[in-house]
Amino acid sequence: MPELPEVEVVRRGVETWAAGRTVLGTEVHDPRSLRRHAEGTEQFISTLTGAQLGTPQRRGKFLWIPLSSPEADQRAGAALLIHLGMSGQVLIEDSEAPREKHLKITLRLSAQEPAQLRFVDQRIFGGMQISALVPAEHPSGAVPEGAAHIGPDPLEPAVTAEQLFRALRRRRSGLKRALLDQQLLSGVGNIYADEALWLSGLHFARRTETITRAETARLLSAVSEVMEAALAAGGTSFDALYVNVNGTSGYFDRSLQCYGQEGKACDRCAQTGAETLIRRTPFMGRSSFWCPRCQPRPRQGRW
DNA sequence: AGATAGTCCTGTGGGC
DNA sequence: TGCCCACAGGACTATC
Repeated sequence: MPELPEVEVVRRGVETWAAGRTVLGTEVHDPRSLRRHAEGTEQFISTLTGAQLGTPQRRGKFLWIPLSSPEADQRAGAALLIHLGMSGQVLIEDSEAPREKHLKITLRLSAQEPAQLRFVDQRIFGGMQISALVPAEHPSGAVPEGAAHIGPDPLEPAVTAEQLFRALRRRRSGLKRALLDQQLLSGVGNIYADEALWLSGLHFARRTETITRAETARLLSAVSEVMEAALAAGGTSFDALYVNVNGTSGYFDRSLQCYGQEGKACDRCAQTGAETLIRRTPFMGRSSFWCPRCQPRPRQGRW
């Protein structure tokens, strides 16, 4: 399940391999991957073909490639917006590479091999769309309309603990629910939410309106830390990740302390001589993993 | 406003 | 062995 670090690894790969190249041709093998592109398949193809790819950008789990054209025309100020969903992959491959079973979209790129940017997506929760760029507070100065509704992500300098603190206090909800809400802070999915809550010693059901400044600062640091760690683990050899960036490879799993660790001893407790087992609790139609000692369940009144 | 349920998909795996 | 069905989950929408 690609979350922010996985998407950033893909972004870096696309920057290395595809930025500056021209789209010579576009093939849509399955229009369901264009579900969010309202103008239809033909318009997608005609807009993309002939455009030059700029430096890829990212906010949260959304990735986009600004498009430009030598003759300034209607393509100016637009971007190819990509979301990997559950199972999306972006592959840069030689033209003769065997066709993937779930290949959805192919961009033929100028100049040299590897000359294809392929979008592969087994479950089709992800997709591509062409989206107008609108000015926004983002390191690049703009975000695509299709991603304008989500909040900044923890790796953007604009995010501060004070800002997050005020947003959480305004809310009347559970802490993990708020963390998964992409409009508040983007890029956090189920895996890194659990990791960050564990690292900061906060329970997933903690009421947001009772959170303190210190706890918020701890939480935000923890979110950044687990994401930077995953990025460091996966970002060093992203060539290999091109083969499989969908998260099922387990590439990022090595560093997980809490998520998926049900029944295993909590590392932090072990260091203090205690033996506590990580628990799994059904939550929001999925699972939450937590340590009952590090992340005590809030008492009545703190929920 | 917050919570819940339904929708989009397909491969996996448990149950029988 | 093989069939069926529940399940998984990110983002979005509809509804309470």
